[in-house]
Amino acid sequence: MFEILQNDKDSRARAGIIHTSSGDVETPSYAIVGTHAEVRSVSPDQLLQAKTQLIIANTYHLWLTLGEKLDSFEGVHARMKLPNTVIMTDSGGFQVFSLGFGREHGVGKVLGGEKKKASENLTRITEEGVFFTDENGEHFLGPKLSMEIQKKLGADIIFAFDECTSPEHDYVYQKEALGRTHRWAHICLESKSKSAQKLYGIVQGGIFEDLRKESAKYIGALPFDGFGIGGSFGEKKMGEVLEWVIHYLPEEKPRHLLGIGKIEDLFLGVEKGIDTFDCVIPTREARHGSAWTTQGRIDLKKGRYKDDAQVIEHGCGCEACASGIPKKQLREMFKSKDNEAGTLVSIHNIFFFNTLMEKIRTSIKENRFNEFKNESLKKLT
RNA sequence: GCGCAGGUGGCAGAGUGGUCAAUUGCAUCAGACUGUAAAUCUGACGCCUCCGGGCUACGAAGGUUCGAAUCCUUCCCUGCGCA
Repeated sequence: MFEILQNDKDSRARAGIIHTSSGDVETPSYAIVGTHAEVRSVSPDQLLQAKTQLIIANTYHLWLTLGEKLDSFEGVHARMKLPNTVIMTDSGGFQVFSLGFGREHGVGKVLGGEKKKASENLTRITEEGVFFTDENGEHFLGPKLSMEIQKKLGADIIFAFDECTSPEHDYVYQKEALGRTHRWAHICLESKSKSAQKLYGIVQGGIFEDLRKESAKYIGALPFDGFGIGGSFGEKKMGEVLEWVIHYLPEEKPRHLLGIGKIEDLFLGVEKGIDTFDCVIPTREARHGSAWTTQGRIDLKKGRYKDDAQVIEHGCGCEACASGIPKKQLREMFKSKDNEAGTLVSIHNIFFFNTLMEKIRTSIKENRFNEFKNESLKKLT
């Protein structure tokens, strides 16, 4: 399934290919998030034009949205009109956090930004799985059901159902949650049908070294097809966590860093031996008015772009930049709530991150990853 | 010229005797967003501040009142209608 083409001489970075029945993914690669089997405001053609090779959809949200229709669901590839693009589905484990303690603690999975107002925890976690509350009542999702749903969704790569914890959880809680995630890992392996779908196990453990190592050792020894590293991080702790963990995850299997990230995170991850990433940043932030460039993020809604006749990034080959749409026009569109702005900037951001990964791959193959990393990080403002 | 309606912070527009430095929206400024309940959310937005508060403000000038953006008088200006 996973073929390593080149190992970097100075780090654990590697360039490779993930082979699936839908096609290949060149790694390192960035999965674009399409939660409801749709990348918000971007069409299939636009995704492909923006060099997308990998997409991740969501089990929890699709399960609830499809309801009864799940049994006759045509599969994520047909639904997305992307028969030859590799698609993953997340298990719903992240929603245990995002709808649960993430809300209660008012935090995201990477501690460092501003805290939000605390709100109601919509989950109830038990040994068997998790009760989620929404406007229609309570829904129980556990490891076995997540596997069944993911089989029906038909992605190429699926994830074990885990408990993603909050960065504010203490050691005792993290340890307890880790136990559940490990027990659920077994259930996922047992429940998975014999199909071409590849199942990734997930390492948890928060920011605690012994828990992370214990988890990586434990999950890494199980017969998963690949591994995800999930859960919470401190913004400055991510490199350390990866360092603790990566050693225990078999070299010959692909490693995915769940829900990450930003430019710096990608270089850090690749350097530590990560093959694939996924993050909402390119698409969500695009809809919120932010475009990514080699220098970092710019907020197109700001007044300083009022008269800016330049494209987002000179030399960018994305649809928006290539057709010469200036920042001032995008700004106007955002100001007038024209949805097309979100589409154009989404395309730009997707293209940007996919291109960045492409350059990272090339640099590894040409044995100059470190050099490329340093020059890229230097450009960030 | 007469009649009517108005003049409120960058704009629009509430408020019509005290709890009003003044609701709200827009604009502006700053920030956030990391396995998407987010095309979203948060904060600032008269001036000064030792962050307790202080000062100047609702077209202008007077006046009534313990107290006025709010009431009265005059003036200036705007819109509509009639000449």
